[in-house]
Amino acid sequence: MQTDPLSATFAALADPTRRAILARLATGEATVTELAAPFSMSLPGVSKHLKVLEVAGLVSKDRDAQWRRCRLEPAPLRDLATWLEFYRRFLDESFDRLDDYLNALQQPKEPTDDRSR
Amino acid sequence: MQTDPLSATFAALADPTRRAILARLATGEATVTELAAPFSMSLPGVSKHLKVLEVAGLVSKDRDAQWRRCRLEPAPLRDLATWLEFYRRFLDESFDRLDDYLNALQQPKEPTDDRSR
DNA sequence: CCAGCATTCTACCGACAGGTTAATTAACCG
DNA sequence: CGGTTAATTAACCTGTCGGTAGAATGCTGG
Repeated sequence: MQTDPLSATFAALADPTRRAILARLATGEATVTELAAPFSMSLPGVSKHLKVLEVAGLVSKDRDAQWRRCRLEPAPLRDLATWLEFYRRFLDESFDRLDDYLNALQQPKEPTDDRSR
Repeated sequence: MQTDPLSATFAALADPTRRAILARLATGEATVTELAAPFSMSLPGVSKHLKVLEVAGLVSKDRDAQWRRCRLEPAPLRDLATWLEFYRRFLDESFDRLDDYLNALQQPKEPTDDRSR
């Protein structure tokens, strides 16, 4: 894995188990065993996934007696939104051209990929 | 790599080389050698990265004589934006609570260095 | 102090990612 | 046809990932 934070964030999100954990944490804090409950996976396995999320800064843990309360951290997701914002114009443009594209999709030949405007 | 499309998208984006390729393609089409030029990496290496992006649906290629014109495809990035939209409320909420959070940040915790307002 | 619970650490495994070089395909041009 | 260019495929190496099992750590409550 790379060392840059954005790569760590993307890599952490490239796993459905970890995304499910995040989705659960978006509804509120939870302990490790609570988070592990929905999965047919050993507890150390879930703990490893949490570690990945933690290293990526997506999740933080507070010690509470023998429990760890896991919490979703917003910063990396905001950085991701910022990264995605760079492509916003492109996405909107291609969205506007979607109708034209679909209309021109009659023959499987050269579609209107002309960006000369 | 998982088989679900979102995981493939995240995994494809979890590499700075591939993100740089995408950023380049956001400015317009390019051939493989053009894309490879900025990197100190062998051509097959770049070709492999492109293959990952292509399998994830982020890039498509058109044959043009002996060249392949690579093009950025918007659909996966839009799916990513949709996924991120789910966390929008959480991000906005925690953004609103940021001041309170920073005030309560007496204990030596990792400062969420988001000073973006 | 001891028993028990929550969690992590260590060690290990198979599979895959990321990179290389060498060989191959495919198209152009003379 | 033969040579050149563009790009991929093949084979290989190394490191990391996702998962397991088992031991260790740390806290709580009697």
